[in-house]
Amino acid sequence: MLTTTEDGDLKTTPKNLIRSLVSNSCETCPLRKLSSVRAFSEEEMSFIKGFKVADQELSAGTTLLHEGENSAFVYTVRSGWAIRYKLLEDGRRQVLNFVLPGDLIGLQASLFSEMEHSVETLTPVGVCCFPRDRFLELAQKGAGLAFDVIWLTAREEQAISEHLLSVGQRTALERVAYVLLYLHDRLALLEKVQDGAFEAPFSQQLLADVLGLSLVHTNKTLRKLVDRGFVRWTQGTIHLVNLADLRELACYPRRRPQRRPFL
Amino acid sequence: MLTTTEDGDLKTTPKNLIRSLVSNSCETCPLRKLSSVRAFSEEEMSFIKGFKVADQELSAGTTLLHEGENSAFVYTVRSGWAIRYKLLEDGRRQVLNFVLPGDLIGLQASLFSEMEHSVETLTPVGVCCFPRDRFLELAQKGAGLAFDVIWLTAREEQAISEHLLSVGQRTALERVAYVLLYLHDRLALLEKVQDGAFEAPFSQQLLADVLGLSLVHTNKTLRKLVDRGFVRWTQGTIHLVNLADLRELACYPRRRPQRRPFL
DNA sequence: CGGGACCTTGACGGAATTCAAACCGGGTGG
DNA sequence: CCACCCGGTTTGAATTCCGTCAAGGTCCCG
Repeated sequence: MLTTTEDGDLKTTPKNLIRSLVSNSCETCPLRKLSSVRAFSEEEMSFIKGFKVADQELSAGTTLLHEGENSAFVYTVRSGWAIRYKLLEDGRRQVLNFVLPGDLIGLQASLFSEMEHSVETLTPVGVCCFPRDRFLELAQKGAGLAFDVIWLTAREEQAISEHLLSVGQRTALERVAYVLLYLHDRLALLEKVQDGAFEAPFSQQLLADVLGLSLVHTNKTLRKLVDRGFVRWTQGTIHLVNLADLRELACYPRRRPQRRPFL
Repeated sequence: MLTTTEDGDLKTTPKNLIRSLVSNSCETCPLRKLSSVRAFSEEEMSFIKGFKVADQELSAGTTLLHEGENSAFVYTVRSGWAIRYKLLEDGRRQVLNFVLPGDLIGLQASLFSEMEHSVETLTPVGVCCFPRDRFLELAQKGAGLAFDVIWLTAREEQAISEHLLSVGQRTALERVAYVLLYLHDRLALLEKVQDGAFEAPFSQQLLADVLGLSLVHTNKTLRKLVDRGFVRWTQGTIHLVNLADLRELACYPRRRPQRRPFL
């Protein structure tokens, strides 16, 4: 349930301060250093640099893409946190997934007539903007980049599938444990986990909308995990103390990290 | 909850009678006639025909792809019903989506090291088999086919997202109404709906695993819809009597049908 | 100092699961 | 042919889980 701050309709993107700058060069992109990201060929690199029309820095709380609307751009996330979510007419909200650096967003608007979900930033977010009408060229420019898109989309589908399993079948306790582990594993690939601890720039209300639980019950369930000594959560930082037992509890075994296998 | 008929582990594909025949020519594929399927160029058609290594007819109840295992093939469904599902260790099962003619399955095994979900047939199913190790060529052979894969994957992600919204936020009554409408709309694109009625070759237990509800509660909720005169369900046929009110009830407005927009 | 956003806890009621039993066809084998 | 079983459906009753309501607490910011 989304607590609508203002009466009635949700805020329609007040176009928070958006600075456009086409400065950041792709070669020095910090994402390229990660072992979970494949290397580009020179040809691909130059294509991407020509394809990109802008870098943007979005402030926290910006609705970047809006359900039901279209978008002239496809975005790639450089830094920061966001969520993808869907709403029911009466305001009930389901968060589909967290958006983190390396993710591709807005593809739906390019493929279909409109977005079927919204994207909102949780922190300041840096994105790279690519014009949707030139998106076609990407596939013509070589199989590698087209496969990157297929790969990213398939991986996203996989993540959402696991969430669906979670919301549909896991108990509240399992669900909370699962989502913390999920974040842990994703952030670990981005090298943002230190000793089981990572930043968590979101409220329990948001977590409740991820889990399909009420805020109150999310809080109480979280408390159980804290009391049992599995988790510490203080000032925006989550610390998973006992990963192995937590995985056991969540029925969520360690996945092998997924890297682009070919090309 | 999956009622395991035999003790312990799930049946490991007893390789039900599988007849291989590379006879069916793609030009006469009944799917090509549908307005929701885009036309192939001659070049694409000949590539696909060379790419396909076999047609198979699977009997009902066959586990085509198994979670955790790999697959040498990517499949395209010509006819019949199947489901994609995930299991928790203790047997709880979440059905992710129905698989219907025109769907692509097994992509995950091609992109990642193994499948993250299983696929099981509900009826006899006809599939076309494509070798995964030649899958790369598809993208090199032109942007059109690569985009078809991206498109199919994105559409699947979208469907699962809507299910996640449903399981996470909708009440039991809304959920049942939603899934019936979802099937109705998908089957309508395949021209398999007549006057609000369509074949439904699955049990209520399976429906429960789709909805994330128990069998008992699924039954009782379904009964409410029947009693209210929205739905009739007899001998494997579902009849939606009052689509408009049902959509209202489910918070599930009519979506515009999604066809490949370009190429 | 007051307001607001977020977290926390208790009490209560309602929704969904579980347990249990009965029913209904279809198939099988005596 | 009938008895039996089996998978699926239906219904009732008891229990548990989770949501809602309500109130108090903390922290930060104006």
